[in-house]
Amino acid sequence: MNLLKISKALADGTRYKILKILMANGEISCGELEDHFTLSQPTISHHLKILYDCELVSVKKDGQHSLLSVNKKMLEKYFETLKMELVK
Amino acid sequence: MNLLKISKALADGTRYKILKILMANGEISCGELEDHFTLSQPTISHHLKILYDCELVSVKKDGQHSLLSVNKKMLEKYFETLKMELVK
DNA sequence: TTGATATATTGAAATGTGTCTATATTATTA
DNA sequence: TAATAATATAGACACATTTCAATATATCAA
Repeated sequence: MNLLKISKALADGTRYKILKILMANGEISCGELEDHFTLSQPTISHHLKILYDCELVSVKKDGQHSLLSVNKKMLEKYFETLKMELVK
Repeated sequence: MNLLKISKALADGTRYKILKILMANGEISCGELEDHFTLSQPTISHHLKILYDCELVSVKKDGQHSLLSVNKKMLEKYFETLKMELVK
């Protein structure tokens, strides 16, 4: 786990919203996700790549669709590490 | 509390290190903090301002010194809000 | 009051980030 | 196979961020 990379990924309003949408909707495709934004498709794709690269979001290929979901394990691990490093 | 502002403040290696140093050392001055870095004094001052603006760091003026400390309440509030918004 | 010390501010350079349009790639379906 | 649909990549632009040197401000001490 790259702590700083995850922190940077979380430090953007669009990506934070993506995570909230994915948490609320479970597995959805990129297209469905895009419907929640006025941003262009490449922009959403770019943000998804950042979330994927730090392993906060998982992608399951299903034909021409990509099913997205939050890697809750990684999110939990991030919270715990942050708390441990900073607070304890 | 401005969640995104705090996330951005945490998403920098130098500022993260500042918080860790402050957590480990309690109240120290800017000068003592700078001793932990090879960065210039204005650079550290700049990062401190960002941490102060989002209320993660408190400053107590003591003559010509500024005594720094982490606002643990804010840090805890941040963790809880993040967890509540994302996980629950 | 003057010189020294601690911190903040300014302005500039380099680098990073978010966004778009255009286009490529991959998979489906007619 | 050809057209369509879903997603990814490339390149460009504007803006933000990190850093520094120079300087300003504030406080202490002689």
